[in-house]
Amino acid sequence: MATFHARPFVVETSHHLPDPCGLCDVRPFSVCSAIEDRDLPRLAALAHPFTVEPGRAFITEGDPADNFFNVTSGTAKLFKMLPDGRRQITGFAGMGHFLGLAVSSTYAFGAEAVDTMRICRFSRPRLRALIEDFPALERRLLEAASNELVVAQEQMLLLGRKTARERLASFLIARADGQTLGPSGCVHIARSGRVRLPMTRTDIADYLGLTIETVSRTLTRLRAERLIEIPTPAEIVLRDMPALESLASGLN
Amino acid sequence: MATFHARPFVVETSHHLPDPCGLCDVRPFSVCSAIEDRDLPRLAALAHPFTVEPGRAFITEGDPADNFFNVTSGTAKLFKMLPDGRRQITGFAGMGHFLGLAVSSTYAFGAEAVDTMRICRFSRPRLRALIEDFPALERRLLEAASNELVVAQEQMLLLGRKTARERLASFLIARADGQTLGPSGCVHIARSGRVRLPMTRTDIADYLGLTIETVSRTLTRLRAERLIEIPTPAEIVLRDMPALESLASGLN
DNA sequence: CGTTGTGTTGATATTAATCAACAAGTGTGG
DNA sequence: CCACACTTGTTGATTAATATCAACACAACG
Repeated sequence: MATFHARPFVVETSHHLPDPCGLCDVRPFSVCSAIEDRDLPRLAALAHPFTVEPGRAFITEGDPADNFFNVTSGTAKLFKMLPDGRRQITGFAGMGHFLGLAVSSTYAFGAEAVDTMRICRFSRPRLRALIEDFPALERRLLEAASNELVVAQEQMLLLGRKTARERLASFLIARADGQTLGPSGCVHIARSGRVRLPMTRTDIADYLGLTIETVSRTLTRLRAERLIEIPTPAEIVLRDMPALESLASGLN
Repeated sequence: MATFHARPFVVETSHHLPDPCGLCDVRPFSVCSAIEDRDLPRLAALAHPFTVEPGRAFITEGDPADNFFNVTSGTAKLFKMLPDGRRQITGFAGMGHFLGLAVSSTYAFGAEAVDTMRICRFSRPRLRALIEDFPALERRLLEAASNELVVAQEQMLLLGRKTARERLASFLIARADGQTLGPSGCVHIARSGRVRLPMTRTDIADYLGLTIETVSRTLTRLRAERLIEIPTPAEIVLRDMPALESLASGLN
């Protein structure tokens, strides 16, 4: 069971905390208990929450990077494009995820909602002042960025060295682990044998560096071998977790 | 000319500053002018500088992550392995690069010196205190991590979607730009037409997700097409930069 | 002067991409 | 309610890119 955090912790949500924004479904920042409840209204005043419908883009690669974002619900796909249309999805950003941190005048990637999302927007120029005001934030951001880096390196291993079967197995297990790039510090949500896939086959292919045909065929083959079941295209049951894990880690 | 930083800046070295450690060749931290010169001795006391010979590993994937590191000279390769020996080099770390930041009990990658290196080692348990003492450090680390993330995403695009030719062209241009993962905040070193390759073909292959044979053949072909010259295996001259750039960006 | 490590080149195999057809589901309008 | 288009996913046949297997060239080194 892969776990890459020393001290797993859970991001607090409005499920058990008062909504600080009054507009936003969850805390605008996933800072664990680093920010005191009494500070939340002040923070919330700086957050500009908004909704994004499925399929709608909210960050365009190459546009001026004026804002940074915190996902409060739903899932986004992050991607980079080549001029001829080839696309690489670099990750899926879920609740608690930060976007647009890099010191750069333009966004290095695009972002599009997979399902309905709630997002808090913050002014990049004011980010510095925001951090001065909430020192705990900087620590949180550093942790998030460091952990994302680990995930990115794992994905490089997948893209550079794993076979199609291994990629799909890795993908399914990561989804089962809730490691979909949810709150970056938040890992080890109980593993489930049932994986929901809100994204299309095209998205999965662009994430794994494959074609949709190869994704489809590989899933079919994994089903034939009784490693998974596919009740609906958007839902997959992991039947033989040990086999999938050894596949994902490059054995066999 | 690709540049992804809003405000390029240069890491200061002992070339024009006194050696703070007395042991270490350059400032133990690449913090620009964030840390005052008078604070350097205090910082240097916490740095444990050491030398690593070429080919020697100084971080082992999976080992307890007790230290974090700052490269002061030389180049390291960072990599992840699969049990059967497949290897993915996730990056090359040069002067100013930070290693081992992620909140995790074990290192998620291995690191090995490409050429002779000088490295400062810092105790991870004391990192928190160190940051309290040098608040500028946290900002610097966040910037470095954010920018590395951008580089990592670019590499995912390369590994997932580019052809062998495009990968080599991207690699050569990045090296020419000095974007080899030197000081993460430090980009835009003057581009040279002459690229030094301190690493072996095996390293290049493992970095680009190819085999050594494909790397060799592709370089030979680029030479036949007059895009590059190969005076020695470790040195490549970029003859047709526009063509290489359009190749690297996925045109043609 | 052989040995070893590194890089190149050639012949062949294999994986995944491409091209193509079809099936299933969804929504629309008649 | 049912044609109809349209989207998404699956499956089959073939191709193309890269990996694999193998031989050889060359330099560094003992």
